[in-house]
Amino acid sequence: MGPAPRPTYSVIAKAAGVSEATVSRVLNGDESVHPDRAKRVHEAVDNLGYRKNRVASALASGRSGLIAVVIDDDVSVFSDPFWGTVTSGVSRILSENGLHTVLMVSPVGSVDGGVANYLKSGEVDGAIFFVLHSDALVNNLKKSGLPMVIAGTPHSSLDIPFVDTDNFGGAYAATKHLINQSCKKIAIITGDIGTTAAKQRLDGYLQAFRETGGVPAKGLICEGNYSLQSGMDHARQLLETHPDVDGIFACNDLMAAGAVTVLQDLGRVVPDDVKVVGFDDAVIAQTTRPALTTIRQDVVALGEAAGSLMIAQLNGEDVKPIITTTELIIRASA
Amino acid sequence: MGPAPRPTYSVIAKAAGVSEATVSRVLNGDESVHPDRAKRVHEAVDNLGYRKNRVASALASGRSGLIAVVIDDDVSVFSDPFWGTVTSGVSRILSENGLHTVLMVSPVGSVDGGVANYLKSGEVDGAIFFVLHSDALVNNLKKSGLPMVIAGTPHSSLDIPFVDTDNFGGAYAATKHLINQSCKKIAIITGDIGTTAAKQRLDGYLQAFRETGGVPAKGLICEGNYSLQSGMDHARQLLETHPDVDGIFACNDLMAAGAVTVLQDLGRVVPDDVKVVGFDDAVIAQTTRPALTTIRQDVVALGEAAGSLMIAQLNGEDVKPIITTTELIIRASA
DNA sequence: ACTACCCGCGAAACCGCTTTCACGAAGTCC
DNA sequence: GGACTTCGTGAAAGCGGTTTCGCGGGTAGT
Repeated sequence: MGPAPRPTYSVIAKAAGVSEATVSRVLNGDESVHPDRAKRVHEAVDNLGYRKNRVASALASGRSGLIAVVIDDDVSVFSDPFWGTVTSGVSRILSENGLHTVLMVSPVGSVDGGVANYLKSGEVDGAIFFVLHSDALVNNLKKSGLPMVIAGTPHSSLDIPFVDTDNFGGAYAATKHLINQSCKKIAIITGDIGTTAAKQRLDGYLQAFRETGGVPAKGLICEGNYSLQSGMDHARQLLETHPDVDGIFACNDLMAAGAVTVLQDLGRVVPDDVKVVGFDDAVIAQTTRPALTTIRQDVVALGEAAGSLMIAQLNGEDVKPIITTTELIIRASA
Repeated sequence: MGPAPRPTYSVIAKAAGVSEATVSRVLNGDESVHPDRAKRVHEAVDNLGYRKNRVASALASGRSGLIAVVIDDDVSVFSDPFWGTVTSGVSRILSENGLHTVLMVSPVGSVDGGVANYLKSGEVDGAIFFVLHSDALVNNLKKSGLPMVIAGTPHSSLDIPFVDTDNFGGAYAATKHLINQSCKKIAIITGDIGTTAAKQRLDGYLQAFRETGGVPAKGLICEGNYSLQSGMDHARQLLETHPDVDGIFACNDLMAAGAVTVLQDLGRVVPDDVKVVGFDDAVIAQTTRPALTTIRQDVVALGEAAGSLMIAQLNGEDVKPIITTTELIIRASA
């Protein structure tokens, strides 16, 4: 009734008439075993329904086959579909390479919290970090020699491989689009400015703006935090301080949606009076009325890039940062 | 430069002047060690910065401290924030109990795919399943004796503990609310009817309907699939076949939002002409105009319930299914 | 024909921790 | 006071793989 006793190497070895060492070689793809004996081993494995005990294997070899995905839950961001999506991308790539994903959702603030402890405990072969506000932990872990990948651009220039969306380019394109639609007074509602992504998007906006020869009026730069509420608040405020604003670039779709509803509640017609561009191309971009013009980022690809960077690193290959491209999706709001 | 060599029991034992067995006892909270010696061990541990190798520990004890969270990705549902949220709930509870979450996002259709293999490999102490369309894998795994918890109601009556939202009650409340608002012709747009959650919500609707003494006209029951598109399609169709429909219960907010936009595009005023109620209380419920009246389910609580059920089970306690409550959130759409 | 290699393979050590077992000391019972 | 428990502890045997080492036989070089 209990768990059926699983066969071990010794059983397989006996059945195949070889030594345990040979079983190990065969099962690990060592080419140097004679094909006949390899075949006997494989047969024995199949017949007995053998499955390798990964824990024992991990202990002996020092490789666990586990990769940690660490998401900083300081801001309980995990309810954002972004994380789920990117994580599933990572997970898929890793499992295609025989690795498994250990998910850790926990505040990463401290350098010696539970997460840090776990990562140092040698149970994982590598870690992928979604860094938001601080590089401290990553930086600290670097000493340990643990292979790491950062999703998102690190704040300081650690020489750790990272993947990120082309935030700058996307924001530039968004702003440019507004300019091309002959908007004269273009505001930006930024994301949490403590994150590099938000900074980069702001930079993209500034760059596009600068190319027009002007400098954005101070009040046109609103520091949001990616939440629906902040989109609404800033839109309202914007309308007070700059009633003639005719373009808004919100740094994610959620804020854009918030801005649109406020604009409409206050009698503005989108896009006729004010044009709005979002960022992400989240589902909400399609359900908002008018549907949001936005910058699509390929989130799954981002996750996959993170996964493959990790794999390359484990294989000892040279790795370079990967920046995934964005795409302007034109809908009705701008 | 490489990873600093980590101390082992033998080092600690020597430093503390005790045997390795005693070190193990102390580190595993065995009460029977003399306090003085225990203290010496703890000091040695602190001084040397010792950290237990969990892999070795897992091999020797047969307990890995890992719990798999398996999400069926057949329908690439992971982009739905629901999954991220519930997973983070699970992860939090587990880590509070010294366990870690291994995330597996993969089609669970087959009984002997990679996931099944992994779960049988003994590397995890338990598994939490998000079952959607089939119980096959879970059912198969039951024989192995692996502790399991199902999130969502299983199709067949396996005697495996599960947690679920009160889908029936929520749907009942939603429909009842429409009835109380004196809607006469109330339609439902169901979720993917291959899932138990969708069935239960339909049942709740039917029950409320039945209590009015009537039976819903056939055309009022529309089989959707939780997607925005299906909400739009069914709303459009509904307006054709039943122009006098005055209430719609959509089984999630996404479909509700789709329905609302279509209704408006076709000249209906929500809620004056048609009232709409959604389910989930997702972010989109707040951004849709009018904001959606909906059924809130506490997704984090659901995840935490799943986690605690697993822990109880590992502790050998008796476990009963947990049904988390829902709440009617009244906004503008009904 | 003789030494020098190379190749395939088994014996055995080892990875770091857990747990059983047995032993000596100390306490209990009549 | 002798026999019986109880208690704290260390020695040692695993857990189930991986990997080093060296051996015997076949091939190559001279």
